[in-house]
Amino acid sequence: MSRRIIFHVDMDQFFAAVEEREHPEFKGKPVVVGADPKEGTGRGVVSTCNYEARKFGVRSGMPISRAWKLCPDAIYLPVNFKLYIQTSSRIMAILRKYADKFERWGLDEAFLDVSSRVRNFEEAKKLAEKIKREIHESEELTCSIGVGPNKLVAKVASDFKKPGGLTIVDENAVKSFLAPLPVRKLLWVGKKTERKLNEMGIKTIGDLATYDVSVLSERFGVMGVQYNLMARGVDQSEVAERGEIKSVGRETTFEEDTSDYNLVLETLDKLSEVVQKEIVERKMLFKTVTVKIRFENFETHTHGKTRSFFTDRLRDLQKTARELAQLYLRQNRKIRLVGVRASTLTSRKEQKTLT
DNA sequence: TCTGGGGTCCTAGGACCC
DNA sequence: TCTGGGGTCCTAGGACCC
Repeated sequence: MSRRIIFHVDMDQFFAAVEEREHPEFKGKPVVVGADPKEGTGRGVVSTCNYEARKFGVRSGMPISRAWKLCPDAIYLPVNFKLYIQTSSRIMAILRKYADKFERWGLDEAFLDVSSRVRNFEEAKKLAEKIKREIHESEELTCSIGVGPNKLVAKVASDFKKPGGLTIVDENAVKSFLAPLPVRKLLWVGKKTERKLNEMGIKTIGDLATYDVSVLSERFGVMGVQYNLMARGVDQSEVAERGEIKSVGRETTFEEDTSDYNLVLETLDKLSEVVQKEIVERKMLFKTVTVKIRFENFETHTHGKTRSFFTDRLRDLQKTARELAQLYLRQNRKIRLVGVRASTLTSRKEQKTLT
C-alpha cells in the first residue's frame, strides 16, 4: 500500500458548544448537557459539558447527580438531538468535500483520507487549518484535528491537544509520539482492558509495543495481537463509510425501580412501537427480537429469539418481546431498565428477490 | 460517584448438518 | 460402544465506541 495521509476531526465538546452558540447568554458559564439533575436526585449521566463545567470536575459519562453536587449552579440542558443532527450534517458535508474517502464516526467525529489531495504533511497542515477555519466561519464551532499515516495515529493525535488543537504526526514521529502515552489513549482500550494491562505492568503504549506478543495473544485473543500492532503505530484499516445498519433498538430507565409488571409490559409495547416505526421507515424486515432487562442492582440480562420468518409487523415484535420478558417478570425483582432490539435485518427489496 | 441510550464486534458453547 | 471434523446458525454476555 502506498503512503496515506489521514485526518481525524473531532468537534470540541460538541453538544455543549452547539448550545452555547444558540444561547450566547451562556458564554462563560458552566453548561452541562445530559439527564435532568432533579435537584440532585436525577438518574442518568452527563452527555457533554463545556470547559467551564470541567473546571468543577464535571466529566461526560458521570452520573448527573454527582455533577449536581460538584456544580449546582451550572446550566443544565436536555440533549437536543434534532439540533445536533442538523448541525452535524452541515459539518459532515464540509468535511466530505476535502476527502477521497470519508467515514463519519458518531455525530461529532470523522476520518478523512486525503492522500491524493496533499503531497506531504506540510500541505496536510495547511489543509487542516483551512478546514478548521471553514467550520469556524460557517458554524461558529471549533474542532481538533489529528493528522497521521493511518486512522489510529490520527485518532490519538486529535485527542492530544484540545480544544482547537492541530497535531501532525508523520511516519517518522509515530513511535516517539505514541510511546509515552498511557495505553488508555489507544482506540479499543477501555477501562477494563486498561486495568488488565496495568496489572501486567503495561502502563504506556511504549510498554505495550515491546511486550511479548504471544502473551498478549494468549490473554486477549485476536485483540491482543491488535493491541500490539496499534502500540507500534501499525493500522492498515481503510477509511470507509459504514454499510447497512445491523440492528434497531430502544431502551429506557424508569424514574424509579419498579415491580409493576404491567408498567414494564406497557413500556415494552411502546418501545416496540418506536422500533417498528424505524424499521418500516428504513424499508427493512427483522427476524430476531432481543429483550433487555436491568434489575435494581444493575444486573443486566438479555434474552432473544430468532423467528423463522422476516417481518416488519408491530404485533410480531410486541408479542415476541412480551413472551421473552416473562422470563424476568417471574423472578419477583425490581426492574430498573427495559429495552427491545430488532436484529438479523434485511431490506424489503432484498427479501423480495429471495422469495 | 451510582451508573443513559444509541450502536458494533467478539467469544464461547450448543444445536444441527454433512 | 464410544466417538471425527468442518461449517453455520443461534444465544448470552461483555467490552468498546460516541
